[in-house]
Amino acid sequence: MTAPALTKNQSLVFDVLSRSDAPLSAYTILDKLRDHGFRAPLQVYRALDKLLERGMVHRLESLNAFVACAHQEKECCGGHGHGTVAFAICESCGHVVEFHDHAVDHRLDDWARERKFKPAKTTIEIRGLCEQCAA
Amino acid sequence: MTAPALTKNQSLVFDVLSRSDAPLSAYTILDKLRDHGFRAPLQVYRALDKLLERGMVHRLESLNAFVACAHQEKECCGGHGHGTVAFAICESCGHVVEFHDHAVDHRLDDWARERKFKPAKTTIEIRGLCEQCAA
DNA sequence: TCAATTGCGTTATGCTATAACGTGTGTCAT
DNA sequence: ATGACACACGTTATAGCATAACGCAATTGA
Repeated sequence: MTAPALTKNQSLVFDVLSRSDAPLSAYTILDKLRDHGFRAPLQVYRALDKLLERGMVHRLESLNAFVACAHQEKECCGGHGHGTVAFAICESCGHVVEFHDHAVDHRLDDWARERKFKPAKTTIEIRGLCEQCAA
Repeated sequence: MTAPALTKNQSLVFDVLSRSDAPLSAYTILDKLRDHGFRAPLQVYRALDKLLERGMVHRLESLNAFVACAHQEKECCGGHGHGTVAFAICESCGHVVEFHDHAVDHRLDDWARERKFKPAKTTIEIRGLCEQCAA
């Protein structure tokens, strides 16, 4: 059950996100890929959908933007696609730190179980100022 | 330092949200208030901004929608505007449950303190199926 | 009185995301 | 082989979310 190789468009989008040190909107990605033949938002959104499915990319709901997953394929919690991811987003420099916290995950799982709520996807985003920018 | 009374537009928007049992987008609110003289999105967004400032309304980042705060002015954690709020959102029926969890808050606070990150606003949203809809 | 602040209304615009159509390609059971 | 299917792709158009920029009116306070 090895995942199929990325298509050309998926690779291009993933590369752009990987090289960026801040989240990018779909339209910013589009602009960066015009030289590679991208003409329409859908080309970006379709690639993003697949990358999100694989857990190779995350969506930041509070920014309507996307980042490459900070972890490698086989790392930590089983690699891409497992566990809840949390983000600390600096509102000054735009830098994003991705992290996992099992205690938080457990706590939210417990809350859900008690209420028989079936979680599909959990979003945790802390917006604020990073150490550099808070100084 | 009592907060000033709500203006007419702010009251109208808050009432619409209070009466709804699911989150509403700004444009849906606009439609519901056309009979009261609302003509443009900005009238809604400006009212929402003030209501968000007061903590009387919350924004659901993963839905681009808004809900009235589930708690009363002087309740629990100091009432509106204190502590981090979390949401469980049913993707089937649209119902939203607002809750606070101090353990989660602490854990995220600790994470931030260790990294000298200064949180401004934290978003926690669990999307899934409520007990009714999961059956 | 004058300046500053705040809310309001309007028009226009920009950003984010998806619908709906058709094309080409590969797989695979028949 | 052939037909059915799944999937990626490209294009045009449209829907949905949010703000910029202008001007007016009312309020406050030095």
